[in-house]
Amino acid sequence: MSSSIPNEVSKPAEVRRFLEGDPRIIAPQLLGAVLTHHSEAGPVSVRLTEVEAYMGPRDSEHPDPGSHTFGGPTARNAPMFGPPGFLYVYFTYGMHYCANIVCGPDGSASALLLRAGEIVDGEGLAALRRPASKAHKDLASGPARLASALGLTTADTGRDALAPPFGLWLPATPAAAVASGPRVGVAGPGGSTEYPWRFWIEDDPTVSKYKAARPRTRNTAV
DNA sequence: CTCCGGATCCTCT
DNA sequence: GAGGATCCGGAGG
Repeated sequence: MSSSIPNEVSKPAEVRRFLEGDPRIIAPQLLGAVLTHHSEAGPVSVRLTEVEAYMGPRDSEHPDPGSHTFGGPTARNAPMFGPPGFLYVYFTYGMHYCANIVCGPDGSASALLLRAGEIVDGEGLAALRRPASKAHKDLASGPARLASALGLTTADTGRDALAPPFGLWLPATPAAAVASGPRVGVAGPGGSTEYPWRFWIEDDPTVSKYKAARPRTRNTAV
């Protein structure tokens, strides 16, 4: 359909202030926002339909055992300890990238994982980056799919999502119906109903399917 | 439709 | 060394 129209509330300074909020609180208002990456190959824009909040070790009322920052700062998670509005992109499973937008005050080490969205611009380029995708709704229906469609890699971690070649526009009107539940693929207590910090637009076809964390079948020699 | 295994390598202990 | 905020294709119901 149509993307959100940039307006006063979408100026970078105001978006940054919005992102200073607790990710669990602002997540429902971020749904429907449009994130753009204008790479050398061209622009791709995605309307966010599903996100997950990950809290820092200090700022939440109780620590978040599912967060990459649970064990404190490392080289990888450094962007999460910085100011809001920047990207935290990590590499996982030996082949996939996943992207977060850092949230909360500088140093709070919280973020929103971008789990799914609908491609609203640059669909041709997104489809080239997602050759396995057979339907429009599947182009960014998963965190690694979304990162792939936008062309995001660890080269982009720590970069400002609110400045070129990126851009983030908040929705002119909030999503009509937002649901929440346990986070996907998180092992241990962090994936339990104690942490219902996954948020999605109800009945949106691009939202990914829920999957509990699955113990990995190890292949190592005895 | 659901279930399951394999791919593949960076990161932290 | 071990395992992961995943995806995809194939097998089976």
